[in-house]
Amino acid sequence: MKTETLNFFEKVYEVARQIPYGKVTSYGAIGNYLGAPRSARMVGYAMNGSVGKDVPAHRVVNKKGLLTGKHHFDGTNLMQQLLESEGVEIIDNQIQNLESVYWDPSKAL
DNA sequence: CTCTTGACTGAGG
DNA sequence: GCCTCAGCCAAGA
Repeated sequence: MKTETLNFFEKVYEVARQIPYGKVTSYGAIGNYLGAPRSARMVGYAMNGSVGKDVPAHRVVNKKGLLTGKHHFDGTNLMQQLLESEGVEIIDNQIQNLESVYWDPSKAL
């Protein structure tokens, strides 16, 4: 089993899975940790297959703390609900006090 | 092989 | 501070 692209996806899942409770990170941060700071879109694209892989995709947002990927979830506010349940304050699809809940894989790992 | 799309980001107006 | 443009890389048609 080779396929480096698959490895990239797997890496994204693995990092996302390591996001601690009540914390969030950005696509760029994950991409940067994977050595692809310009592939933030790929990270998000990879998250498309996160369903069924036990990946807390709701903890992954864009750099502004905006829940850009909420449209991919079942409901309309499901992503926000999940994050709020973890103690993350969200207003209008945007994470409040982002710096306090921000989790940097490069620092944590 | 070429074109389009996309859960992004940074720079410029 | 908000809107637009361009760069980025991978997957699907």
